Amino acid sequence: MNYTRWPIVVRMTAFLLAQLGAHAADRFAERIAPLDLAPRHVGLLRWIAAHPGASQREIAAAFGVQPSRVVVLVDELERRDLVQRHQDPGDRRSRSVRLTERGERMLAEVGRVFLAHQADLLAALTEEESAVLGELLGKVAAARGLTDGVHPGHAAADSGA
Amino acid sequence: MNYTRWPIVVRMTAFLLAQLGAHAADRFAERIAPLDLAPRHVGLLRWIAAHPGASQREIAAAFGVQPSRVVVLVDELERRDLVQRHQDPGDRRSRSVRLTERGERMLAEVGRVFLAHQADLLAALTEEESAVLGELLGKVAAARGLTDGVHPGHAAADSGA
DNA sequence: TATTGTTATACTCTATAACTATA
DNA sequence: TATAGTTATAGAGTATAACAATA
Repeated sequence: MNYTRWPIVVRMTAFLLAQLGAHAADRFAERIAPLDLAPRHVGLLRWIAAHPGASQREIAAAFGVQPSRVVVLVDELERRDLVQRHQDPGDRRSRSVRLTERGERMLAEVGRVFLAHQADLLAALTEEESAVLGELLGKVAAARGLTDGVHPGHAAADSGA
Repeated sequence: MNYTRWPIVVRMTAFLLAQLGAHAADRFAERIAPLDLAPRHVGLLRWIAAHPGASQREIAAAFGVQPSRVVVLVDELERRDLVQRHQDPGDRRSRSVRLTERGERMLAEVGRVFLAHQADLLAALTEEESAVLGELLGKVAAARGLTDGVHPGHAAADSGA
């Protein structure tokens, strides 16, 4: 079952990581799909909750994406009444974004879903092993500059505040 | 730097996993891009090497994708002269696929690139920590049915042989 | 003239359906 | 008629470029 012809002498940890990461992301996506959300929405929702009233430009900068991408994402969240755009009285070009009541409740619900997801995902590990795994992953992530951010592809690292 | 309002009391290991997995996949993709390959090609190349002469139908079944998808992927590899299609004399509808000389050499090169990639990725860990990480990930992957396979999205698990 | 947000357009990857040739 | 492979078509997601309103 182990199709070789590959330096499989060493453990293919980097591959396992990519494989399991994709698996985790897929399973999480399945769990939030009934909430009418995709993973990319969760990252944005979390960030907006932590930076209430940020402008779309600021969001784009924080996530390292084009402003036009933010328009689409905020559109999707606003259509679901999870965030709301407000005119900035100081600069009428700018639109500040913040969570609605419904957005707050949704974020809480997503948090519960995430915990269930994580419990399932790591069910094979003991409490202690889970802690060790978390620590090792945290170490690697920090060394690679992925501190508190969001997925590459979906976003970039937290740029402060 | 840790934007909360989330049950961050527990470590978000599942998130770290998805984040790091995407990061690992992206970095690997960058490394093989100069070889004119994408990650999806590597999984296929490896599988074909381990199952020489398999038909496209068998490939599709092993990877859990539509036959039309296999056509495209094998086209891409054949255009690079890494694999070759052959008429099955027994059933002239069927096309058996196998690596070319060039494909063999490419696979070896990809293996070297992978090892360099992995070394970089896990540079923050000691030898022993790397081993522990590999073991824990292997445990989780096995429990989740991701034995020796390839990425979800790109493919499915090895179906034997 | 520069900047914020928006809209329009195109490109990549993938999935589905229709088609050809064998069996 | 069923099956292996192929081609055609359409969809999701993202990136780039052109644009309108405001500064």
